[in-house]
Amino acid sequence: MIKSGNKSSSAAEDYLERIQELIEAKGYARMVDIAASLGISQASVTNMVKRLDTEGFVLYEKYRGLVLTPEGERIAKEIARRHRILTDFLSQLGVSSEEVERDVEGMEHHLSLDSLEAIERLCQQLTCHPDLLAKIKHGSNKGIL
Amino acid sequence: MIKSGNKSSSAAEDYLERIQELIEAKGYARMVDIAASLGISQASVTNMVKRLDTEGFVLYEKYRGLVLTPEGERIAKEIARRHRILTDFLSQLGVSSEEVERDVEGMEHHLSLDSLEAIERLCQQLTCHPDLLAKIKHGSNKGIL
DNA sequence: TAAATAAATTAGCCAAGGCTAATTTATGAA
DNA sequence: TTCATAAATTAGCCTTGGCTAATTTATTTA
Ligand SMILES: [Mn+2]
Ligand SMILES: [Mn+2]
Ligand SMILES: [Mn+2]
Ligand SMILES: [Mn+2]
Repeated sequence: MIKSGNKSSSAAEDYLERIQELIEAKGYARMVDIAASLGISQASVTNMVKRLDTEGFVLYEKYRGLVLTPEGERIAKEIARRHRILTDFLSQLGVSSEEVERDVEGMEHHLSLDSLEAIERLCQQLTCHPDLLAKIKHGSNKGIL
Repeated sequence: MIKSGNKSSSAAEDYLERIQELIEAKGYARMVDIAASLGISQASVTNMVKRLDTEGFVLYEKYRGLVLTPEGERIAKEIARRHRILTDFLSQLGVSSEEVERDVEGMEHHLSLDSLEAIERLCQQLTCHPDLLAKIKHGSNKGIL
């Protein structure tokens, strides 16, 4: 789903993003950690990691662990950026954090660079126009006084 | 992927949306039309239409055609609304219509009602603030004077 | 260091959603 | 009404991305 270089599916992008997060947080990403973090079985993780290896996104040795390749890291960082921008966007609009999380997790795989950066610039503008945001959020607060 | 009532996959939603469009445009939706419109094989359409029937979204009789059930129509209209709102949104931001089309086709299945309606209100506000839009679009026109 | 536990892998399964090729049914033209 | 063509269906295949259960390897603990 990402532009230049090799193509990666939504699922692959989620794996790469999460693997990168785990490595940043703890220095490594074990199968068991990836599985727990994504809420899927270890067996499924083993399968996908094998595929990510054959596709050149990770280096993987049986029972020995895995690391991201430069290409894998590039995609991980790109998808993390999409995640950040979209999270910021929907949060600014006043959507609850649970919904933001669900929506972003799906949407992040379906945006062109142009759309993403337009939304990024929009967020920037919205930041200096709290009046606009107030009006937008108002509609979601019908029942709250 | 849609809230109340029965759940439908992204693919099912795309089929229902397109079936509805064909019915509106021509009064009927044949397998061959659906296939051409979605760019997939007739065989795949037959399979999916069977599933949409067993799941209660269309009424289908072999060799005789199909119609949407009320539930199928509800989902078709809901996804069409998402399509409209997101198309309007990205278009306002100055994204090219080809990219808008691709992005929307993917994103429309991954938005909560809250997010959708927040974006709808945002579009409304942006309409009365062309100055903001100008600044946002500016970034995408770096090379154009 | 040997046994117990944790982590990882394998085998075999499933559903979704595509495809092509072959067949069947419907339909329009002669 | 018959035949040619168009539309639809069936059969059989594939990939993706899940799952569980069983097994194997690594690690920890006694
Ligand atoms: Mn995601
Ligand atoms: Mn994400
Ligand atoms: Mn779609
Ligand atoms: Mn659509």
